[in-house]
Amino acid sequence: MAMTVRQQKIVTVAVRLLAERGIQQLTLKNLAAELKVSEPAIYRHFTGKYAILDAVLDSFAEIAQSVLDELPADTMDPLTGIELFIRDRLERMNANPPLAKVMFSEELFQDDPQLAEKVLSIMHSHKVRTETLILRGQAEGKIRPEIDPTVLFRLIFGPLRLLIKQWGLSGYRFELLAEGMKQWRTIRDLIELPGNRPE
Amino acid sequence: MAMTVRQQKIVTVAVRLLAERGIQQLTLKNLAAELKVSEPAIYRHFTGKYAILDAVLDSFAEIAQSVLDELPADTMDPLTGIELFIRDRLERMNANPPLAKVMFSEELFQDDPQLAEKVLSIMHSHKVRTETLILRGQAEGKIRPEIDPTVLFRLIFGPLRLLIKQWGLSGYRFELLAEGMKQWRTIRDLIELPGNRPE
Amino acid sequence: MAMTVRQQKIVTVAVRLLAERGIQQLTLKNLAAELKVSEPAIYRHFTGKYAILDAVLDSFAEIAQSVLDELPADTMDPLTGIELFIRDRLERMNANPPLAKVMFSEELFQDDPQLAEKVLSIMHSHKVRTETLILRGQAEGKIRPEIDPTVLFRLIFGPLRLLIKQWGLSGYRFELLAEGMKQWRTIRDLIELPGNRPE
Amino acid sequence: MAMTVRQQKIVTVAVRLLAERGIQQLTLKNLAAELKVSEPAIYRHFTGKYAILDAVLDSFAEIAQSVLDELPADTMDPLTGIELFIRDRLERMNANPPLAKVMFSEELFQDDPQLAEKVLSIMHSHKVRTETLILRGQAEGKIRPEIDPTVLFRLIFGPLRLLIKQWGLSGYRFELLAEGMKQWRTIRDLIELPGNRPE
DNA sequence: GATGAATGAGCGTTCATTCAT
DNA sequence: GATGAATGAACGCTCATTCAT
Repeated sequence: MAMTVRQQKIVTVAVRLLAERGIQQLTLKNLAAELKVSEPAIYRHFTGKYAILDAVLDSFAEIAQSVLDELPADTMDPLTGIELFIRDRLERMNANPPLAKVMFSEELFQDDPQLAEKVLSIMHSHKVRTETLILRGQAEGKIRPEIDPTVLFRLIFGPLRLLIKQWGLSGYRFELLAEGMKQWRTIRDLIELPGNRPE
Repeated sequence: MAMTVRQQKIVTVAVRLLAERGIQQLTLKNLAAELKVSEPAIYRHFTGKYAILDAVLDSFAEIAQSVLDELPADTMDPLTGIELFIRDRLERMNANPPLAKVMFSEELFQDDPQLAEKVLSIMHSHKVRTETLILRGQAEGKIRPEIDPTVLFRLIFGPLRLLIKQWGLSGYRFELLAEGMKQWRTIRDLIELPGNRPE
Repeated sequence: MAMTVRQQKIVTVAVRLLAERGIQQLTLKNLAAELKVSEPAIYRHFTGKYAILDAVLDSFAEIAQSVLDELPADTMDPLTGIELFIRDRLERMNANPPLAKVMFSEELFQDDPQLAEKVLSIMHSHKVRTETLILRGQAEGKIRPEIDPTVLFRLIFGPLRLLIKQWGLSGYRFELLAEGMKQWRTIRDLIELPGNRPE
Repeated sequence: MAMTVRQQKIVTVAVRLLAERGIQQLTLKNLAAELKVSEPAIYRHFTGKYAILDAVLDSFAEIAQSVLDELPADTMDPLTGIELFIRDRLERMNANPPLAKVMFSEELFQDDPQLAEKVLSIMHSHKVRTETLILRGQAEGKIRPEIDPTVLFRLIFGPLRLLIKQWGLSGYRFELLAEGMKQWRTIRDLIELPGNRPE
């Protein structure tokens, strides 16, 4: 769990390689070259390639959940909660662009059944947490109750994912944060219960 | 352009391998095993692995555009056009599930610059065509005009992509077509200009 | 022995491929492409690659010996005989430049023991015939008798081979025939018995 | 430039394979078998096959030039210089017979344009250096001035090359050094200016 | 005479990993 | 902590050759 500095460095480089050059180029050779050490040196810090990919996924999971964990989930306004989550997401991608190219590429880990399972569980846990917010929003009369929560989830996060992917494919050529928040406000306006925003 | 029967068979198997086992397992050896021929036999039909991947992308492009091409783009009701496109997409995925796992995995082709470029161009052409429909919908007073068309594009296709991805990751465990159309109707109701629906 | 037109054509192309692109590129695929037929078609005319190389060597042997065979070996002036032979050689190379790059590359056939043996026997027979002329020249008082005939052989044909090799490597950029005859005259003057040329 | 012991060993074996079994059998598999390692092991020491062939050529170049470099080119008697060069050449071949089969087989490297170019440049530099000696010999009245220096070059080195080739093809069955020096003396006597040898 | 399709053997190369130092 | 050297397995690909048509 608690990673050494060296391990974190390796994971960071691995994510960058994954993003910039694809899975096929995420080899120990390239990793070692980027880290300016020999290949066997990496085995000091990880038991093998699988362990590195596992740590990469852990870092994704951490990113995905850190905000949600810190929110006072039970009391905070659900729409504000979702907004904070989205903003946090965008800011993290903005600060570490390679993530944008990689984080939603669940297929990349398809090779190993255990890693694929982990990907699913991360996605699932993320979905559960945000759907809780959505459900509470509907219960509290803040989100249109007639929309299926599952659809709502995809309505909120589908465009976000697509936006981030486009940002990555575009070579980070537009302002992710501004565009992302504009898009969120548009969606929020559409799914918010009329009359919710009296203030 | 005009592929032989054997070539089409190879492409089909390649897509399936890509979907089921990932790019790393899309090897000539596995391809040959699936086709029940030796590896060199494949070189009679394609000049190499690159050519196979290229043909796979061509088949994606064809799928993505066939409906849009057949629509009488200028006269048809834009929302109906989008709906037809979405339905066609869902039906094709339903008929060929491996596609669902692969078609939006643009990263898979990142390894080769030419293929990556092709992926971008397919995405772009798809975006241009649907945005044309969106713009006309706004001009004709059928779609909310205050929403940025680019955001509208992501609002429509982001959830669709996410749905298809979930379907693939779930092992095709829900009714893609029903769920997809339900989702589309929800989105349509949100983006449609009030008063457009005379009923 | 008696080759069909098609067989001769194949041998000619084989020699050209050998000269222009080296042994490694003398493949049935390249051969077939040059001949504008499919690969199996070649098996109509030769039993395999070995047979083709064998025929190539036969064509070399034929070239090397044709003049010597036609000379009235016993009566003709030996130095004139050698000169005719050299001139014939130069003219043949001039007329079919690829030969220049290939004909003295005995190593090329090293791969197959039988072909290597054939190369040696061609060289040997050529050596025997010309040494006969040399010996008679010495016996008739026309060539310096104090020089070892074997050395004389290398003195005459070593420079010729080197000249032809340089011509090939230079891309045929000088006048082979003129340069070759000039060189021969120089050598002839050196090995001729003083007093032999009173006329 | 500075090769490791392992690299030199590989080059030596490569030359031997080249000589004994030809370019077609100079495969990594055979190389590895001779070295008693696995094939990938070789990649620790050379980046690939091209690099090995390149090193082989470098070793040829070194052999060809080492003597000429050490000679006090400007002051030494030209004929003695040529003789030293020839003797050195013969001794090196004698000490490392595979060289005899390979060193003049310029065609072997024809497959790769860069290597072919290197072969030419080695030949050229060798020619330039020896022709300098020849020209000085003519200027100093020690070599017949009426003979074209280019012809003289071929007159000296053509027989030498042919001798070495015959030695290799014969399976090293005669005394290369003795035969070579005898041949050189014969040639020297022919090209030396009468009166140069007062003894 | 010729072809399309196929094949076993072999090619140069890269992979993740191990081990002695 | 780190390295140089090595390895078995696998990669994409080309070879000469065969065979049914």
